[in-house]
Formats: sequence, structure tokens, C-alpha cells
Amino acid sequence: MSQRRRVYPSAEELRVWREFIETAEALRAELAGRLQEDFALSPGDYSVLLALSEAEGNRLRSSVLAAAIGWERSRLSHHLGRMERRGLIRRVECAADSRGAEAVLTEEGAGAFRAASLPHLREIRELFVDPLTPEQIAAVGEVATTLRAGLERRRGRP
Amino acid sequence: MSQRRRVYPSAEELRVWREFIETAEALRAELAGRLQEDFALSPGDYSVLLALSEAEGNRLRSSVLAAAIGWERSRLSHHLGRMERRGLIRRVECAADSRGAEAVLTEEGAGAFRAASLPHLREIRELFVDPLTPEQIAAVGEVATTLRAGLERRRGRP
DNA sequence: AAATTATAGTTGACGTGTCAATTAGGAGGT
DNA sequence: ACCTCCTAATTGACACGTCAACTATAATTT
Repeated sequence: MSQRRRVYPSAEELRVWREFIETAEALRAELAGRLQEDFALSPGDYSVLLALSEAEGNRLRSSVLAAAIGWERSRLSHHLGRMERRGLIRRVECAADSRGAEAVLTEEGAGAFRAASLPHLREIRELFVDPLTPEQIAAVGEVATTLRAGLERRRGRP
Repeated sequence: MSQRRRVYPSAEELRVWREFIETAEALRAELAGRLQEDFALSPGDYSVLLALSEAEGNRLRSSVLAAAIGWERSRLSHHLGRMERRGLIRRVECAADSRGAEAVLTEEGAGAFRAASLPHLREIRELFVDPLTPEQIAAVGEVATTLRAGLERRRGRP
């Protein structure tokens, strides 16, 4: 006996889905707006600056940086170009491998990150951590893990 | 006695925050990829086509459409331009108000939406509804509502 | 009616992201 | 040494989004 199964989400499920996606997007946008207005940094800038700040000598090979923040190389290349124009980073060619390029944090880039970092963390607390109970945060963590696992499972057999 | 309070998120809270944002983004990207590959539609296209499909006479004033899907007028204008080039919609000037423009679904646009609609809903079920328990879905709904409320509260006093 | 103000929509500049093509240098086999 | 293949990074074309400036028409005020 095969069990009968709904194929399409119910109205309520669809509502939650939309809430979920739109809320995540709204939070992302709010954070991005603050970062931009207060420190003239985009979220992309922030990711790059964070990774470089934590790196040995404030410098990383392009491909290593891309892997660290989960970006495609091409995306990073475009972005580094824009950041270089603004003086946040420099590009120097790699000593060991002359194909390579290293991104190096400038003084200006380091300063921008130092200024933005703690306020940014405080924003995350105010917007995400504070409004939720510890149980809710734990539940969100589990939901995210479950959804990711579902995604991965499909990557195998699209 | 004022209570001592952590100002910055803990490592675990930060992890959940990132999981949350990244998972939402990954789901969005997966849905978008399917829509694009199978039906040559972007999520923006889909939103516009959905709104027009549900509208009286398959047509809407530009500003009404923008409000319906929560977009800025300028964004919609650019997007309608691209959709018009591809033959998914037409723009006609508004009879009552000669400043206005109406977006009208073309046959092709209607067909594209019909083709994409149910598969898209099925994707949502497979990626979001199926992996979660009903309790988890309810919890996500509450979390989203809570976070939104927090966002709104700040809009008042930024 | 004329002047002012508000609204509808478009446009251009620019940041951002993806994809496909390209350039250039390393690595391994013969 | 030479050929082939792999990898690093950049580039160009294009879709998408925001912001500010602009055009044109409607609505309101005086």
C-alpha cells in the first residue's frame, strides 16, 4: 500500500517558507546597510578584511582567500580589483609561484576592519541573538543543519 | 542592581547566525538555479509573472506591481525592461493616468509561468518542507516573526 | 489660471555576481 | 627539450540592485 502524499506545500508551509527567506534577506540587508553607512564597507569587503586580518602576515594567496570565504575565484578577482582601487588591499605577485597573486591588507584596510568589527558583532547580537531565546537559537541551528544536509543529498543526484 | 550582559555574541551564537544566513542563501540559490536551468526564469521574473498571473486581466500598474512584490519602482522598471526585451511582458500606457504604465502578461510570459509554477512549488516542498518536522516548521515561523518584529522596532529609532 | 508641490516612471552610474573565454605559468611523461 | 595537461588568476559580457537625477503629468494652493 503506497501512502498518499501531498506534492505541493500547503498555504501555511508556503507562508513560513517566504517568511524564512525574506527575514534572512531583511537581516542581511540591515546589517549591510549599517556597515555601509557607518564604515563604507560592503559585506563582501568585510569578509575579505576579516580573512586577511586573521591571516599570517595579513596576506593570503588569492585562491586560498577564495576558499576561506567560499567564493569563486572570478568573484574574488573582481572584488579585489574594487578593493584595491579604494586602497583597502594591495596585490603583490607570489614569490613561490609566479602565476599566483597575494592579497595584502593595507594600513587603511586594517583600520577599516578594526573600526567595523565590534560594532558589526554588536549588530548581530541585537538583531539575531537578543530577540531569540537560547532554545530558539538552538532550534535554528538544527534546522539549518538539517536543511543543508538535504541540499547536499541532492547535489549528488540532481 | 543592573544585570551584567554580554555585548558580543558567543562563538556558538555566531556559528548559528552564519548557518542561518548561509543556509537561507544556499536554498535561495538552489531554487534560482533550477528555475533558471529548467525554465530560463530568474526569481525576479517569477515574482513578476506570479503577480501578473493573479491580477485582473493579467495586467497591473507599475506602482501597484512594485508594491505587490515589495520592490522599489526603479528596480521594477529595470527588470520590466529586461523582461520586455525577452517577450515575457508588454508595457502599455495607462488610460486613466498618462504618467502611468501598465505591465501586461504576454502569451509567452503566461506560458512560462504555467510551466514553471508547479515544479517550483515541488522544489520548495522537497528542499524546505520535507526535511523538517511540522514542529520545526512552526518554530521557524515563530523565529522569523520574532526577528522581523525586532527589525521593525529598530526602524523607528535607528 | 498660475505657481507650487507631489507622484509615476525612466534613466545612468556604479557595485555586485556568474559564466565562459583567455593568459600565463607549473608539472609530468616521453 | 618538448608536448600535454592542470592550475592561478584575470577579463569581458551580461544580469541584477541601489541611488540619485531627471521627465512628465497630476493635484493642490494661492
